[in-house]
Amino acid sequence: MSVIFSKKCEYGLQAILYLASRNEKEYFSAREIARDLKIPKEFISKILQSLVNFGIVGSKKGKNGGFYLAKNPNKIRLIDVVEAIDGLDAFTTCILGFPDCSSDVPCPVHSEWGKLRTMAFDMLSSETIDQFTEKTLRKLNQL
Amino acid sequence: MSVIFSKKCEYGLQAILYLASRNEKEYFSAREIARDLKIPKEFISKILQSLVNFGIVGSKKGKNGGFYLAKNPNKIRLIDVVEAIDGLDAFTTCILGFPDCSSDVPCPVHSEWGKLRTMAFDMLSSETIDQFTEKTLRKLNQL
DNA sequence: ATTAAATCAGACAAAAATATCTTATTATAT
DNA sequence: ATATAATAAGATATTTTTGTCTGATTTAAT
Ligand code: SF4
Ligand code: SF4
Repeated sequence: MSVIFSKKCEYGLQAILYLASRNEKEYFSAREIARDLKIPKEFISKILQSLVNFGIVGSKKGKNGGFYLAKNPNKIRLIDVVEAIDGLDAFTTCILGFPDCSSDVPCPVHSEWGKLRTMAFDMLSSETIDQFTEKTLRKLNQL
Repeated sequence: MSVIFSKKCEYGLQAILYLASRNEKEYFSAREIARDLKIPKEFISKILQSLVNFGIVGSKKGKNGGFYLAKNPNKIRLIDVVEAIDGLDAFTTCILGFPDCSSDVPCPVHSEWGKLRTMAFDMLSSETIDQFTEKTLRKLNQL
């Protein structure tokens, strides 16, 4: 099976978009995030904790506590979440799995693939998560 | 870790490109393919066997036997190997892991991502493996 | 003060992907 | 004929990813 992002990363992105779009209150608990996104509570909990360590998400313990975005949504890019969870290897290593990826010793598909990969990186780097609120809310309603 | 293709698929693509570029004899054994590509022999052996079942590769048993391309290299596309090993799910399911991917209920990054994904699919579909022989040989020399 | 509800940390479990082993079968070279 | 070297098939093992559980700590409401 081909994958772009790990499940952890997918869920992390979903949760970040969730927090950015549902800004009607301050803290969202792992329980309600899990319920709304229909993903395992303990798992998203762990993922959010790691995003707290990366400074993207903040948290408040205790009753009525929960998670919130640690930065202004227009300062959080999709690539920041990807980097925190999956790292950026997918953008630097060879798509064909050859070692020592570089333009000097390119893999056979170098010239074609390189462009696409750069475009993907640029897309994830330019889009900030505040731009997705409307579409995220629509998707949430439909889950 | 982000991944585009599974290890199986990467190795499968490498092996196919290997067979297409090294056409000086008829059969290449799993042993020498594994040696040259520096990947586990038993693993590439299994992968090649599955490609035999998909009709992309042919095989000959017994002493001096081995594997060969079952079709003309200019009829084998990269996407054929990907489809055989990983399937095409990566090109139809949501990059953010939301269920029910479609233009009707798009995921938040739909419009940006869709274009890239289509370009990737088109690239893998248009390139046939005979176009990579020179670059593959160069890469092999450098492993 | 007590209770309830939350994050946090770390151990644990299950599933999937990756890799290896074992045996059988086939074909060639000698 | 026999030995050798190859694919084939299926079981097994290892590693990574995904998911769960337990207990500790924190905070707020009652
Ligand atoms: S196309 Fe070039 S840069 Fe991209 S993976 Fe292959 S060698 Fe690396
Ligand atoms: S961008 Fe659209 S087509 Fe692509 S994964 Fe998201 S919903 Fe599906």
